[in-house]
Amino acid sequence: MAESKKASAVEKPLTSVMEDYLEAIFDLDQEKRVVRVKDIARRMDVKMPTVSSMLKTLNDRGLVNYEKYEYVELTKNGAGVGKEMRRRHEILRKFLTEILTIDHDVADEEACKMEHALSDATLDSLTDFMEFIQTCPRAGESWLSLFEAYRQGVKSTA
Amino acid sequence: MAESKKASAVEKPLTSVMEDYLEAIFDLDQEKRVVRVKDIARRMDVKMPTVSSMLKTLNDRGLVNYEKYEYVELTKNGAGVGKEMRRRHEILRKFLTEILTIDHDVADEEACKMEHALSDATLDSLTDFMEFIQTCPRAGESWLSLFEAYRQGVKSTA
DNA sequence: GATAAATGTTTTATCATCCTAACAAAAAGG
DNA sequence: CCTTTTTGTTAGGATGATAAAACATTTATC
Repeated sequence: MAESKKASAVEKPLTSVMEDYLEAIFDLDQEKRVVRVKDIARRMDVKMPTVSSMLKTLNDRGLVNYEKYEYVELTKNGAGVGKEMRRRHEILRKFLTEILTIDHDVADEEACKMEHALSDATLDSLTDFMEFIQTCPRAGESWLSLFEAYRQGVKSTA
Repeated sequence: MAESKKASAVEKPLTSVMEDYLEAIFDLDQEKRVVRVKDIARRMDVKMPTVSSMLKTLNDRGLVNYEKYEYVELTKNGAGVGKEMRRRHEILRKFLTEILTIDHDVADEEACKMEHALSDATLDSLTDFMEFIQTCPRAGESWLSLFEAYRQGVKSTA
């Protein structure tokens, strides 16, 4: 009978969708005075009833403080998750746009999916990697433009 | 009025889970003489009834040919999807293990999730990127060992 | 402050994925 | 062959995420 987490019951892991909601709420919180169901619905591209029921879930899980018809507030815990997802999102978006030169909107979508998939170790390594690339130009020339040139070559000789 | 179904009825996109099953079946097909429900269950880490019902779904979608109690066979279509997922998986696994030096098992898990998330454009760019890195050593020294050295520095001075 | 508009909730349903339990067929092995 | 073991299916249910329709509350506007 192992697995004694805190003092609480089992503590199921968050789903990716829950993480997305927390990230969305975290962002909205920084953008607007107050966060409303409607805003979350628009951001998440779902209908309001979906948000309503998710807020109930997140409330039960201690990730938001929400009483019906009131504004939405993240708990410390929920804000932590939201912020971490935001951080991950940024790292991935940056890799996709700055290194792989993927279109911004596409990068955003893909970062949004990948942010749930990658371990801390992978994120850390990716972070170091980008830093390395951007601080180690090769012989005067920017490393990234060498890659661009290489890609041109690949494409035209394919 | 009703959605004629046979010849082209909107063609809903596959779910990630379906893609995973097709990839698993594709792999098993190359590893063994025949593919059985039990093998798929083990590979996917689900119970046999789950496989049974998924095979029904995939059969209806024209992705496998399956009659109960028989062996599982991919249709041309299904094999195409399976192979593509395999290809994507390999690209991502390679990036994670060879560039980011992530542990093989972790890389496998993460590749498995990312393979559904990334567009063709991103995969292509990533492919070119790895090729570039591995064919453009910097001034005699291998580029990757420079990155390794850089990481060591980052870690020790952090 | 009454009424209209906007916002939010409840109820009910769907879909996808998975499970357990009970049953059924096929294969193995005397 | 007949019996046991292995493999597979069916039935029925759980869960998580979603939506449409109907209803409720809050806010804005006259």
